[in-house]
Amino acid sequence: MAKKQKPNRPKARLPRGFGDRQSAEIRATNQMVEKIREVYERYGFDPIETPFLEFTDAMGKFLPDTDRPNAGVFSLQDEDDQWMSLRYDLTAPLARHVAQNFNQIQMPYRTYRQGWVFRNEKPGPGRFRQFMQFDADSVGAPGVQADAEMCMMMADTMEALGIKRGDYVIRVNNRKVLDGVLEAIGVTDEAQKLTVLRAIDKLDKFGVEGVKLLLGAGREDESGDRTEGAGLDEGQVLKILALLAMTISFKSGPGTIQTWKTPKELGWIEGDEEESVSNALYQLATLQSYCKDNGYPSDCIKIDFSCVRGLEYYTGMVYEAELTFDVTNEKGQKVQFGSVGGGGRYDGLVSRFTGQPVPATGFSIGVSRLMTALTNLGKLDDAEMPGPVVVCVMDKDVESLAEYQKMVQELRDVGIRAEMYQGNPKNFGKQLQYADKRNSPAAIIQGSDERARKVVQIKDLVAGKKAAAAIKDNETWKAERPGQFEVALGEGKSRFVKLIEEIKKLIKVN
RNA sequence: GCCGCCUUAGCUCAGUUGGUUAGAGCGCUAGAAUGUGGAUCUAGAGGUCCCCUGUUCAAUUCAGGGAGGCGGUACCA
Repeated sequence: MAKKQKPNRPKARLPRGFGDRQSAEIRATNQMVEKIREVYERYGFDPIETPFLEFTDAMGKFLPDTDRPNAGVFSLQDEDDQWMSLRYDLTAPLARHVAQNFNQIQMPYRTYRQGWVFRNEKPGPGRFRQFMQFDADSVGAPGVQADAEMCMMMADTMEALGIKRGDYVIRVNNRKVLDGVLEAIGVTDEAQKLTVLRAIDKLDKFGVEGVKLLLGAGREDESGDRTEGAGLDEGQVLKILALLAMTISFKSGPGTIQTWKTPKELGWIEGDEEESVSNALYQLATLQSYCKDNGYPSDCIKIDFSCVRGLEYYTGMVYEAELTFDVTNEKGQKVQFGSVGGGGRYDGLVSRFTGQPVPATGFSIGVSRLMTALTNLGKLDDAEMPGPVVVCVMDKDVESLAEYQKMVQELRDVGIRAEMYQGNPKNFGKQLQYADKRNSPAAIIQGSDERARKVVQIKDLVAGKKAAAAIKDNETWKAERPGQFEVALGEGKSRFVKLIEEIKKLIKVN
């Protein structure tokens, strides 16, 4: 006999990097988002929203040589053959929005936005192909105060989310410092410069030794994969490492940089340094001064020359929020987690559209990634929400069912989650089992006996569970009915008043 | 993209030096117990052993290829 042919059904599965979200996760996300929103609102930012799809060229992913601009973004073609892409961040759409509404917008334009973004790339720990970001930006704000404000707001946000000071650090840098120093030590080739910057960015990940290898000959990872280095000579490598070890700070007001030595003072160059380098240093020092004076010490908002960030569009200040404790996954493995948020100054982004220079600064919190970290750490409030009060179905005649439904509605009217059992009511035990699994605080029982006596049984499921812990045999268990008590009903319209009172009391206690 | 590890029941995982009927725990369903959650006992359902090709009398097991998962690394707006 031939094998029974199974119908060719589609496999229930998801594309990698995407995931369904359970109610506990959604509630936790909503809580996080609400906390972030409160901080941004308090700083005087207003919400705006842009759509998921943008024209690909508006987002800066225009790749004329490829058929599909799919490198890193999800793209599709409209009926008129124009390429559109799912947004890969919230900054590029904001720039588009500002350019498009330039004349109506009051600068400085302080806005925030939250939502899903999409990246067509390999997912990793805490990295998804659909994830949530929460951004804040000041457009038309040229001063270093705007950058300082961003850093302070980032710190406030971390703390609002329950991450204590010391468990995170905001690292700040000015890209022009690195640019100037690289120039001074003779790294002028653009490609090599990029490799060097990427190597520097890896300091927190691989440590000094790792960066040394990446700046020089190259590095092998633990799986044996090799990364080509920047090919600098030993003198250049040492100079960069010296830079990374430096700190700058103020002692007494703007103007005095204490421990920073310029390339010239270090003897790396003959003439005067680029003005841009000293400007950049001055900005950093000013930022740190602002932050310090407002209660954010230099180990909280920290100048760090190894902070590089996106190479393409940041034009000056860059900042990054990082967790300082280890993150492990559900298997207990320690995981390379990376930053949970970052941003910087992008003075060129709006002028892509308008031709007019528009200074802007902003940052983005990786909500999804931060949530993964907090979940793995058990710092997230993922306690199951209490289920609904379940009104059990004992009698199936129309009149009784209407009475059960009435109880449910009255509970709902006073704001208590409640439902009538909607499964097969044949087996009564199933109904209580259902209530138990839904994490219900209580079940309400009214059979013909209770009906005749004008009472209901309330079963306090939480107290019952506790009381029952000692009971071993089922006979006693059934006889004692742990957690259960009787309530007399009144008459007429207000007959459920007492019942509702009792349920309220019970929910409060549990 | 590159490198490593992994894939057997709904879940976590055993196992087969290539052999007839592939197991456990948990979960699920039913019963003991038709008006009482848990614990207990009994029974039951549930498998393309990731897929394809090859070697073989015989492949879940071996070989080659592919897919998916996890981790590392590269890239990252």
